[in-house]
Amino acid sequence: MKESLDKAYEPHSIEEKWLERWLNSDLFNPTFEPSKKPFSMVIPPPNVTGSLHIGHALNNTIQDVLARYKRMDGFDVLWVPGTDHAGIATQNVVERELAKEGLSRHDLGREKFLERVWQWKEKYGNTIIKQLQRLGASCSWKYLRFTMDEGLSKAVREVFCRLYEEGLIYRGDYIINWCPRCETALADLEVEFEPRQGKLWYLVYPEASGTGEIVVATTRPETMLGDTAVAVNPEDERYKHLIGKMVRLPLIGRLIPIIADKAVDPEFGTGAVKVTPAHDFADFEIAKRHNLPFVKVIDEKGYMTAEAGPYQGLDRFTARERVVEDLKKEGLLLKEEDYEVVLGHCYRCGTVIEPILSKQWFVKTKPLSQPAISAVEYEFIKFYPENWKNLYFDWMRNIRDWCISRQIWWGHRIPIWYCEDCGETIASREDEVLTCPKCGGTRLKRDEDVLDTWFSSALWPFSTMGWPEKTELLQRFYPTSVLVTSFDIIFFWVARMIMMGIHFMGAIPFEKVYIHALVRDEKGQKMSKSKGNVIDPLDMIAKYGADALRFTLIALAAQGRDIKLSTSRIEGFRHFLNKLWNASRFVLMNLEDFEEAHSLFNFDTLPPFSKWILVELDKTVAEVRQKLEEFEFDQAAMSAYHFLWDAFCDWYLEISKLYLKDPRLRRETQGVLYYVLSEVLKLLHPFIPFITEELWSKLSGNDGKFLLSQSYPTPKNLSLSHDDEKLVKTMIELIQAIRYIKSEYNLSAQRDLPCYFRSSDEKLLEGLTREPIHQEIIKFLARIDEIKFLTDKERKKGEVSVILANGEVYLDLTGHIDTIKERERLQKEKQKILGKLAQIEKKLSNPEFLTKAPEEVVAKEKASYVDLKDRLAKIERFLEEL
RNA sequence: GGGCGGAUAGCUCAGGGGGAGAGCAUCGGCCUUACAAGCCGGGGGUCAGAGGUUCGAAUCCUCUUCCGCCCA
Repeated sequence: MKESLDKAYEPHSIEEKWLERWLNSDLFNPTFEPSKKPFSMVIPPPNVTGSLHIGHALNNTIQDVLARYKRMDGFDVLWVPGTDHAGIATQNVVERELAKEGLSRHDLGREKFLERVWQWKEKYGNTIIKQLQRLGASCSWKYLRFTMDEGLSKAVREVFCRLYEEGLIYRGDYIINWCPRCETALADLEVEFEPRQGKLWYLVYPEASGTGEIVVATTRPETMLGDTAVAVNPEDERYKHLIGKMVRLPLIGRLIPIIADKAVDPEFGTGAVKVTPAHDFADFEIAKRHNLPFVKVIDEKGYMTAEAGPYQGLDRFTARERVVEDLKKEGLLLKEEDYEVVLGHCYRCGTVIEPILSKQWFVKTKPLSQPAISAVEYEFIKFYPENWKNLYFDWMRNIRDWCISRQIWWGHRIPIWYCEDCGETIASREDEVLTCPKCGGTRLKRDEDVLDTWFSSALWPFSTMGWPEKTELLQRFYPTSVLVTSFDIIFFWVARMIMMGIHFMGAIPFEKVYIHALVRDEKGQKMSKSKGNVIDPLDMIAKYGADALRFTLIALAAQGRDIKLSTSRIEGFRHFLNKLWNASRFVLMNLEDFEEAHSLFNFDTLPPFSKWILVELDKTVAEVRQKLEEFEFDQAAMSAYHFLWDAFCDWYLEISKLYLKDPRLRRETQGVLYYVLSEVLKLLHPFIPFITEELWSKLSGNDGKFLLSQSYPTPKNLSLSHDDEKLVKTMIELIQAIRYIKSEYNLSAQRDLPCYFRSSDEKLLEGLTREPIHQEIIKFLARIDEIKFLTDKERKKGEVSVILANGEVYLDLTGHIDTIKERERLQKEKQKILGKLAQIEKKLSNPEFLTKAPEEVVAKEKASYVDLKDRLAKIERFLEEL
């Protein structure tokens, strides 16, 4: 009935075959069966420009483990896949493509440019989806979404308009982060700060009265052209007399006041600072407090404006050099010193950010953040590992208004129109507004800007399910069960989804947030193209198969620690897959005459090792389930790994070779092998879906039912009787002891060594000798010809002995024994025992230990004391008799 | 400057009050008909340092050193 397997595991054809079958099966999509409980996730949408990197691989493998586990465990699973339009990133990609043709987006104009982006998206946008599928991601592909889809765009407009109507969106002139290369505003979060070596210049500003001067320190001298004040700390005794006086701005000649503001740090530089409200965040705040004018000297492309007078048209860095030079000429540069400055860079292109005063749209975040904080405080949303919630709280409690307008073309256009007749601002859910509702005018102009990409991502958990319509999906699957993501987007994404979810759905977007590790290279460095240390998951899949990559990532995904990945780790775990393959091969080879009957076996009448492996399996099933529920993925994977390799392969498969030869045991042993392998395949399926599906198809005789749709194993609470447990443990210990002696004496291949096991436990001996197969097992696994069981035995010359828990094993090495070596071995053993005894004696002789320690601990120590004393006596006797 | 995390075998890391663990690497022996991508056996650690709490600390507390990351 069973098919045979190739000798070695070859992933590629297998993985491609099953991928196709799964995709055609519809098993990844939810069924809406009322009897099933819903389980849902939304994918963190990768950028549509993206290619699968190792971080995606980890993120989606974890989600896939959960999806497959829950599906097998009887849940109705929805896992929404999709991609993000990634405004700036995508626009940059297409602009680069245009640049190759010698064109800019302005040459094409807005409409034609957007057409190009859509074309690009149609052509390349599916790349990452295909790659996710190749990884084995069991997303509900029927519900594939894109943030710029019609439905999702409708959700964006609805959210914008409602927030606007509620007064939670406003437009105003504020200082914002500006990328002069991308020519757009950025949110605070989108700026990356890096320390750079810079300089601190000390500039002399003469008093208007001509009597004195004040010296200010700055890292950005070119902005002095836009200064509208000099500020000092009101408590600073050095400058108190100057407050209110005027100074003449060098090079420009403008008169500006000296003001007092407590934001000024007297320790910095000279304690006096120049105030450039249009180009510095702190200065902007000072200016608002003191009603200072705003003079913009740098434009949106990074060049000096007309306000910069003679410096107009220079780029901001050249202007800096010129200003410094000119000040020096005029004797107004007091000194310059080296200084480390922290510079903001655009997170998309790396250009140095320019703070610029500009008219932008903002979301008032405070009112939204309050309920979002409470939701986590009261544990409606739980973070795993828990400590990430501190980071969340920290940011949410200090949240600042969110600049959401971007001066690019690719994205959701802000649904605002301005009436050119009466000046009215109109927010509309419609595609086009033709007449002004206030004055009836028809000269309407739409706002040019688009929304921050994260604005639409923030709606992802409900926009993907069809909101604002009341859909079946929303009803059944919102809130989602788990969000799996990486810590670097807790602010960008997680926090904003919580705010939007609560505000618009009146319910949290997800119940649990699992924050996984960052994947680094083997030296612990962040992977980056420029460092050349990137491990490409697609290369790994090509080389080792998707299952090997998945299992490695999962096995290394311990909570709270980054993953240091190297190809050798993947190679190592591929060996595990080969082991599984060959174990299955063995089982299949031995099931040729086996027909799966109604009952595979009767547990109570099985031989001890068959019971044992079933109990071990049962424990493993319980542990894997528990660890999966706790998001301890590494431990879940390793638990199954050790069961398969250490218990099943190293012990049971070997022992089954003898059981199978025994006509009385053969049939039930086949049943046990079949059952255990089946359960292991189910257990491992969420981690390594391809190979398990393939093996299952062979094992189940190609009955066409997917492993994917089998039930996940449940623990049966099996246990071994005390006698069986003692028997199994003793046999294992016995076999290991014989192997050890033989190996120590380089006699591994020698079979004809007389061997004895002595024990005063008659019941144990009776158990061991009752069935001849027990002795066969010991002889086979320890590779000896004969073993005798005795209640009493004198030790003879030439015999070497090892003490076990319930007796001793003797091996007659006459002719091979090396007395000196044996003495060393026994001495070493004795030292170990003496060391442990000393520790225990110390405890037991401490009256406080006896009275204060828990009873069972004392009892345990006493028992080991007796045991160790016994072992010591035996060792000493062996040494004497040597 | 503020916060978080880490330091355990050669490497990568589990463990989190009661006899130091795993994987990989290493050393020795095996082609034993599932698997040499394997089997069997061994060696290897003052659990970063110093104090404290406790009958008992790798584990809890305090400080120190070093290494990451986040925020300002």
